[in-house]
Amino acid sequence: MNSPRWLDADEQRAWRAYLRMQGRLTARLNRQLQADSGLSLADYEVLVHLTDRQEGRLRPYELQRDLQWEQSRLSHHLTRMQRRGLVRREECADDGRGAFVVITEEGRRAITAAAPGHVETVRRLFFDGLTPDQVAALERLATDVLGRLG
Amino acid sequence: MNSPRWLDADEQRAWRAYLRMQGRLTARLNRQLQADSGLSLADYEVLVHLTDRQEGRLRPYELQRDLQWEQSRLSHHLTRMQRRGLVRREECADDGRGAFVVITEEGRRAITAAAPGHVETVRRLFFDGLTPDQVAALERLATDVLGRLG
DNA sequence: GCCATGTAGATGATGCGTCATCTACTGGTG
DNA sequence: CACCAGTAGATGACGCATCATCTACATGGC
Repeated sequence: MNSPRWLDADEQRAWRAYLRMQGRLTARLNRQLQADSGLSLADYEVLVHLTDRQEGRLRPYELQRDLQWEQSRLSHHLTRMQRRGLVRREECADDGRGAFVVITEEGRRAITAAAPGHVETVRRLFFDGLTPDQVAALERLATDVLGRLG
Repeated sequence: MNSPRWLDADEQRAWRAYLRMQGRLTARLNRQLQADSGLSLADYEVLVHLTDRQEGRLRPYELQRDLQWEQSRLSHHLTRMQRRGLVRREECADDGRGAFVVITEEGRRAITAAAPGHVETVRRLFFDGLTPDQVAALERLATDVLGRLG
């Protein structure tokens, strides 16, 4: 690890600003969601993906692929959500190893109640005040970086 | 919370891409740092701020202000870092309530060893492949959003 | 000097994230 | 059919983040 290429002044500033924004924004979104609906950002993501399929059910490995979560994180998270009654597990007939995660009525109620406030908060804290160009540039940047993350 | 203003298609895509990049990038950086040096991103930030002052010591409230962390998070984190020998607490003569956090020799050694690999990883995963314009746009965007976060 | 209010910091409980590891089933090759 | 590599998923241990709460000292008004 000899002679690392340090960040130049512009990069340094951009990186610090990004880290700071990221941390504060995530914290704010999490707090709003938690306070107003009792859901975490993670719960929200899971429920969104479940409601995206009309069946309201998915195999855990599909959820994992879509969310890009660690497998054990997902498993633990589903256990906690199951304990709170937001989802339920079902056996999978086709594959004896597998399972289904199914959103419950309570889960549907929770996300339906949470969504408007959450979207409003994302808009207010993030998108309001950004120009369409900035939004496009962000998508581009995020996509570029994602590409390099493999 | 009636008639929320939903995100349009562009915003939706940008938001999803941002969330995804954010999650994956953080995970990768954390894993590299953890694997190569036994430090977490959080440890790293704390040590950077301590080494920024030539004394290597700060009042916890200063650290809190700089890092924008919850007070109790900082306190717990310092306790863990102290247990691992990276920092040490000292009493503050001027203010009987207060304390100092001081980086130890071991803390200095840890961050000195960790920094090159971490910077290299940030560069490789994030900055390589971004144009100077993109870097400038990111800083601008992050600063704008931070402004609105209050 | 005494009290009220504010500030610095620590702590316990609880949910989250990661790593290492385990079980159980599948599917292909001999 | 027997075997074995691979895949689906769960679990225990442990460090991290947040909330509520607590102690102790500081400071300004009376």
